[in-house]
Amino acid sequence: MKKSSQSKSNLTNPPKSRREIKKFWTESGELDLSEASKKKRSQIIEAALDTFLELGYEGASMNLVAERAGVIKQTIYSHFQDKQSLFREVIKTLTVDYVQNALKKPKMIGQPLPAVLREIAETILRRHQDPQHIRFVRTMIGEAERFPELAKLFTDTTVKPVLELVVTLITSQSDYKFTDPDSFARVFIGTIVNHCLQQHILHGRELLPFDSKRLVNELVLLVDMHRK
Amino acid sequence: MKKSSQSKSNLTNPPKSRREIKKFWTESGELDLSEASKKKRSQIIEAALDTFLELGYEGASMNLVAERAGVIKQTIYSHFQDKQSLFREVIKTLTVDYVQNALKKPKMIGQPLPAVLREIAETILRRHQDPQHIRFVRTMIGEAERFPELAKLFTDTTVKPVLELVVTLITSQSDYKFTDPDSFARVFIGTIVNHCLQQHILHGRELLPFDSKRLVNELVLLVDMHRK
DNA sequence: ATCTTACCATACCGATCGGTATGACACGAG
DNA sequence: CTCGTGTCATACCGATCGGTATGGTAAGAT
Repeated sequence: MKKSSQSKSNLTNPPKSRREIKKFWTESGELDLSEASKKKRSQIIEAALDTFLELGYEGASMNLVAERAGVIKQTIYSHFQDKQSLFREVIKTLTVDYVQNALKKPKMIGQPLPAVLREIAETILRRHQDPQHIRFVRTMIGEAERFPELAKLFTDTTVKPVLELVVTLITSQSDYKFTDPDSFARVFIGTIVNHCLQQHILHGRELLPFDSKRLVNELVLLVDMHRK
Repeated sequence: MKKSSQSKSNLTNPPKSRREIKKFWTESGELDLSEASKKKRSQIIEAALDTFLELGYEGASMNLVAERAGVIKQTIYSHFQDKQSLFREVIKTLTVDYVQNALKKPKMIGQPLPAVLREIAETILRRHQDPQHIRFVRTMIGEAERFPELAKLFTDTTVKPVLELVVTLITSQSDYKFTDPDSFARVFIGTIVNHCLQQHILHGRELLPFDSKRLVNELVLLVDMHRK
């Protein structure tokens, strides 16, 4: 539902006409397309996103993407080299976008450790309420063999920073003592992530439901056992 | 690699010839096919397994399955109704087989808790050394939207018994006290499973490697903090 | 006024898909 | 010997796939 590449819509002044710039080389060496063209492009990306996340790489067809984007197939192929390129770009964009919106919030370093860890856990849990994010995780795992670079990008931009954040938090508080902070961070995040995976992606919620609050309480309790 | 439907091979006396039974109604009302036919069937199942796990449901083609099984396409369709039925049966069989071979070992109830939990963790870790099992988990997650019954079967036959086993273990030892055993079991298993997912399926091993022994040690340490 | 650009519609390409039809052959049961 | 059965080989079906070709249109740039 959310737009994914609308970030620079007003780079130039109000879009007075269809092609006031046409083509010129920006300082970064990239080719800048017209406003209308950029809009088509974002329509394609959005439709491709929905389609790929719904049906998977093999299950999604370029015909359906074109139809959903309200665009002709040729237009897609004028923006992207082929199906693989489109998939890669779309998933890449979503991966980077997600982590941008995620790691802004927790700037409360001064707070007590249980509170801030609880906040992180609930942020992850909240994210998995969004059906689109569930499809994203499922697709990332499902296509990890066909597109290993995307899985690595995910690891690099999402998994790693989150783990590092938790390690920083639990080591910066002088009244707690963890023998192996890296391991504990993995216990903490792993528990939450696995809970989301099991409950929402593997439909465990319908067969073996478990209240996430209980899990977070248990984790916080484990944290507090490390108070000096 | 393993055969999956050879269970009743010697129900009648030594297989003297190709079709000594032909067709009759067993006590369960099922149709018993000839030995040769059952062999073809298991060839198909094995080839379908490899192909589906390698390429996913959409990516695998019936032509390729037939070719790998050394069988003609018609033969597949004489054993299975359509592609979906074949996929369901194959994954179902594998899911059930896995849990059979898995939950036999840990019959050492009398052992000290850290040792037995360590053994369970290492069993899960060992299983994820098998590339076929990694593909299995990836496929189960990747196709969980298209085939939710399979995900539920997995939850029912694998996730649930393992969690129950851990709960039984940590509550049966009188010198340990857990305030919420169900939650702690989920912390324990979730940490291990997420580690496998991250390291092996999402290729984290190549980008953000982490020694599983450290993780197991941390978990055992957390367990021991609950000693009375 | 002309040229360029991005898009449109439509139609097409060869390949492959899931699934079926036909007809032959091997073989065990009666 | 004859008949039923399971598999064989081959060919076919309509549909759809990823991707391309052709030709036209609207509009900004020159």
